Amino acid sequence: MTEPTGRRERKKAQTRQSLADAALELFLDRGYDQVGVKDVADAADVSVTTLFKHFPSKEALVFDQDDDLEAALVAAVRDRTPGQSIPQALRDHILLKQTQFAVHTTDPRFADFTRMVQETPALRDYAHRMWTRHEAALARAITEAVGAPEDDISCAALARFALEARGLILRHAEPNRAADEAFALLEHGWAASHPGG
Amino acid sequence: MTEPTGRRERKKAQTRQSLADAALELFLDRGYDQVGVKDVADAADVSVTTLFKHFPSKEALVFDQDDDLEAALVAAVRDRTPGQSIPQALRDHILLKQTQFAVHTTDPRFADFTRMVQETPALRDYAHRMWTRHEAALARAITEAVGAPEDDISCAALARFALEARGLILRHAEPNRAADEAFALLEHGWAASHPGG
DNA sequence: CAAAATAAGTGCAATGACTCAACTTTCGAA
DNA sequence: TTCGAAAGTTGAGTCATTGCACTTATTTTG
Repeated sequence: MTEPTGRRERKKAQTRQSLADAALELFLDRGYDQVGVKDVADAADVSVTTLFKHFPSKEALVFDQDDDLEAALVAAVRDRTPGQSIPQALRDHILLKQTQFAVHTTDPRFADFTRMVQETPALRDYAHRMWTRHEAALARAITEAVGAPEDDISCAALARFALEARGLILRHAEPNRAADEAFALLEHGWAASHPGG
Repeated sequence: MTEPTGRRERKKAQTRQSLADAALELFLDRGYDQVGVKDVADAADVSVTTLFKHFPSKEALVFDQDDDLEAALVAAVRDRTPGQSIPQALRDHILLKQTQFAVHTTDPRFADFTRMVQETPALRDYAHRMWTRHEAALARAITEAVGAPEDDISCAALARFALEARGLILRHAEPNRAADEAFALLEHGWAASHPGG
């Protein structure tokens, strides 16, 4: 058990990668709704059943694991530079991660990819679900950072609003400005109820 | 053409109602995912094809038309009592409409209904989509009320956050307190950037 | 009023995402 | 080297949703 790299796991990862690659290729080419799951499976030369052993849904073919996303979010609050407010820390973190959320960041057709996600309802919703999945964890991180009771509502509200702000930022031409204005609202509101934070 | 009440339209409305009733009954009884569209159609004694002529999807069987929802939201901002802030007006409106959003408000099993919606992902998502569908209209109403440019970001942010606050309010035991705290955040943040509003 | 347009409703077949139940192949570990 | 678990396959099946051709009832109109 030195390294978890048996031939088996390598082949599995390879199959998975083939599927993701084939899917991205086809989706960008013909459009998400114009490509069937069977097309993807055929292109990757596996059966449809195998495809669903690797990805839980058609939408999941497009997005990568976000296992570390929650940890990063929590860390952004917990380990923020001293003196920085929680809304500020979240603003920075979201602006930073905004481009890293999608799978194939290295793909040259990244702009096409982003546009496709925003224009395809199924993908847009899925991305939103994946992103807001960690709202509870973020809320808990905030309550801990500020010493509030576990079920404090303003902390839960800040968590939700901060995550929802991402959608506003993504669709505006000037992400930085959008982030500034959206988070300024949260910043001031937060400062009013949490003078010490 | 005195009243728009021909026999045809009456029968149509009746069929629609039968479907909604049968669906609610079955869903509450067995659970949304344990009931097929065919079961609902059979219970209402119509064909599946007919069901989909009346409702665009299985989820839509559970929720009523929300044609006036957008208008009410816009009016809540436009016609708020003088001196009241926009966040306050939205807080009041959301607390008021919170119970009226679902179809069968008069049904005695209303609590069961709400719980079911919150516990069934498909329904939870659909309700959220229906509710946030008018975000753009709300944002426009806010920009107009405050005289900001059409694409003002803080107005768009307030619109989104206010609508998202509903989810927070719904899941807490004390809706009024939850609404107070969540909207206090928006209230202070909004006051900071819009002193005159 | 008769006939022609209109709309509700039906049955059936098909698509597309997803699941399930066997079965085969291929590694990895003892 | 043998044995079991994991990867993969095949094929049938479920479920929501749509399209098509058809019947039936109700309007509308000439």
